Amino acid sequence: MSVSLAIPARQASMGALSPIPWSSPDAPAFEMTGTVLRLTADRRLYAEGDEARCFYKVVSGTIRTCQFLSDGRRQIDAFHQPGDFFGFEVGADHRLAAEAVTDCTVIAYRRRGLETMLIEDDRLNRWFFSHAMTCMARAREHSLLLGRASAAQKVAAFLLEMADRGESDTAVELPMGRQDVADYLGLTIETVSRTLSHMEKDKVIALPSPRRVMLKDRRTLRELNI
Amino acid sequence: MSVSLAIPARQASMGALSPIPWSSPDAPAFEMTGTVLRLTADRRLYAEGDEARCFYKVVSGTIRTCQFLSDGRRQIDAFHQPGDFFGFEVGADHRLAAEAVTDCTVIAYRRRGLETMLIEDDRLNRWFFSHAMTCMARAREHSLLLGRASAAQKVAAFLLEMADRGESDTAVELPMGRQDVADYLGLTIETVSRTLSHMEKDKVIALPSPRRVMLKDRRTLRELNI
DNA sequence: CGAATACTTGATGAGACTCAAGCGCCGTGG
DNA sequence: CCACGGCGCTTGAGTCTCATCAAGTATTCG
Repeated sequence: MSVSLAIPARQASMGALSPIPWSSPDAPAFEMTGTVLRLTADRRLYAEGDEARCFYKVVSGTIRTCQFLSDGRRQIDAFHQPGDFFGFEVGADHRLAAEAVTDCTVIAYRRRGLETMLIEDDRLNRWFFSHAMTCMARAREHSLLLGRASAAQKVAAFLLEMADRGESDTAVELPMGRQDVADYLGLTIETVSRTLSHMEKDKVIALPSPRRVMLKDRRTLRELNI
Repeated sequence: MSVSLAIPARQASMGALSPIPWSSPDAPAFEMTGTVLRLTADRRLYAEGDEARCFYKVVSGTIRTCQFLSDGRRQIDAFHQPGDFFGFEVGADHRLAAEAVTDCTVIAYRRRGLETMLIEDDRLNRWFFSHAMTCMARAREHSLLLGRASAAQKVAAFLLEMADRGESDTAVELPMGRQDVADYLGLTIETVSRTLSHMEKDKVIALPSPRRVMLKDRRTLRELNI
């Protein structure tokens, strides 16, 4: 199977611009300096097995974390959007690669710095702990989707997830192409395309353009849920 | 689809025997009193949605944590064996049900107690944090298996996992029946059975009895890896 | 011995993958 | 302005894997 995206092997440009404070609506308010990075679409931020010196927060754009299977297929674990954290590890190394889906801005935080802060700041500690547990719950959801859902269920769940995260309830702007969707859902690009076409024929969605999906019948989409 | 195991709806008998200290090879040495519970096979310890007042450690036997899908199927998230912790949640409720696969002894620890201890004991805190992250990594592995592996790959991975956890490298004693294996791997009972039979014909394994698997050719099993 | 349970085996079919074209959009260059 | 590719996406035909339905065997237990 082919992965359609040509990904340069070299590192993304690590242009250090300015340290900025870290804040998030649900994260405890505290100060930690990070480095702003800009990535062009399809740039790799780090690979599987790279030393996990930093973790990251998305400022703009979409990042995918993924792993490559021995047979050449690719599994996308998650799409990270503005405000999301990713790349935090227990072990020394990154278990997943991270790549830019679109042009992105991310902030890199030193992991060492965090670890000392966790000891000092109890609320921060709790927040990270609960963040880890939430990630785990999401991983379980995803595993259920991957393992047990039909193609239609997968695509429906994906659309609803993207709609939840987007601005509008009915108009979903997909930042990623069909191959990324397929690799996220454990399907082929053809099956994703066919399923979307089928949904459009059934007037469950409309597809004014490939990347633009209008949810016409949320109810039916939700009923497809596992 | 049917779930073959008849599970009584009522709670397992919560016979409080004696508070015992909690220790684990990799867990930091500290004292926390728990309550010993004995469960007979197929007893439910808690259901999805039950308030998560306790978390647990397996002393003997095997516990499965699982969730039930709207169409009646069941997804087993994990099998927990002696020494394993399970049932720890961020939110108020258990997201998965826990049931005894075999007759079991488990220790129940109050969650409240833990939370105060986490604040006081830094090492304990770290241990739990890393435990959560490890669980997440495992959830990802499992999701890869469920989503991308063939039936043969799933069964091979399962056998190797069970062998790793058991005493012997070559003789695996399965505590669970075929339906549990199927629900863990996202397969049907027939496919599991057929795959095992096929592996036996190929002399990759031997099946002196349904629950006893001899790994004859680990290499081939490992090559089936995703 | 009979019945229930657990497991195995066989036949068939549905759903998703593979391979192969075909379409449509966009940027480039004549 | 239009021809030409390239790329992303769609569509079609054939194949394969695994689920489903349906028996059949083995083991245990009353």
